[in-house]
Amino acid sequence: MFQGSQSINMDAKGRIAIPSKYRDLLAAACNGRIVITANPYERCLNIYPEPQWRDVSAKISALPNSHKQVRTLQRRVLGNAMELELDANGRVLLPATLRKYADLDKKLVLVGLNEKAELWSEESWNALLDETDDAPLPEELLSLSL
Amino acid sequence: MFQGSQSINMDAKGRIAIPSKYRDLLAAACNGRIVITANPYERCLNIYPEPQWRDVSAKISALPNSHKQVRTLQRRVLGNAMELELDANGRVLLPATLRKYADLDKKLVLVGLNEKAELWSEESWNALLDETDDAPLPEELLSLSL
DNA sequence: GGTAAATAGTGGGTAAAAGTGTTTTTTTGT
DNA sequence: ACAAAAAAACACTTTTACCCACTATTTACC
Repeated sequence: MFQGSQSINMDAKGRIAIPSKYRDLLAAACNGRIVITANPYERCLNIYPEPQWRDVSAKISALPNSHKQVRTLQRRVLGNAMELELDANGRVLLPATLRKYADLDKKLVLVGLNEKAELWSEESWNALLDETDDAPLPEELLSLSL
Repeated sequence: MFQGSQSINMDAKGRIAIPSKYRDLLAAACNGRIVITANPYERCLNIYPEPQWRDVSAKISALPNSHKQVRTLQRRVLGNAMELELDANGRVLLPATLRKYADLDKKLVLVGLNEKAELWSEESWNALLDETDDAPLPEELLSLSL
């Protein structure tokens, strides 16, 4: 579904234009109805087509919430989820609370990860790409060959 | 599949001509559909014929993403992957985000590594060739004989 | 080795699409 | 009912994809 990264601009009203290559796909998959919410691990936003969101949402709701960490995850993800619809020009208005959560200003990067997309501030995204992690690699990565 | 290195030029619009010796191979292997993405370890790009990419993609998607390092790898590799098709003149347009990631300007080097190819800026590639590394060799290299 | 022909590589131009900003209308709250 | 804010509609600007034409390089043949 989503693939590749591309930079996009947010206008003064907090709107972003969804890249045209996704518009047809989204129209087919969910009538242009997407759900956007906080990514609980990093300060970015997750974007799902409405049907995918229902699966994710159900999975998270089903977690046993006696653990504090589970409750926190539920609050961040479910509590920030907003359903949005593309306007006639293929734009969506990002809610102010989410803009603040992910620290978004004018320059953003939309990152496609198959079933979902992530929305980052350009600054944070570049920081991620620059990051060099000296921690030992987990077993799974050591044996990986690309 | 890919072998040997050769220098190629990027034009003002960010297009590169795929060397003719690969065109027939690519047409046969994947109808000219290739996937290009970030190399997560060095600042260069990886180029795969579409079928090979599917294997790599599946491997990376399957990694447990509770590790931060895995998420970062997934974002860099999957999040930057773009499927491209050769145009009528055997060229592809490199997406702006990838050009920036690998710091590409006019002069590039395409390096064939069998199942994939790497694309470097000429400058970075030459720096790599000049590099001398005094670190101890890993086990796999100690037992190697060329 | 030289010449000609074919193939590879390069550089724009243009029409269509995508993106962006502004105006107008509608809604909501006081 | 009026003012403010939000949403929708509209109009303009920029970018991109596709096409065509030219130049350079390689290959083949004499």
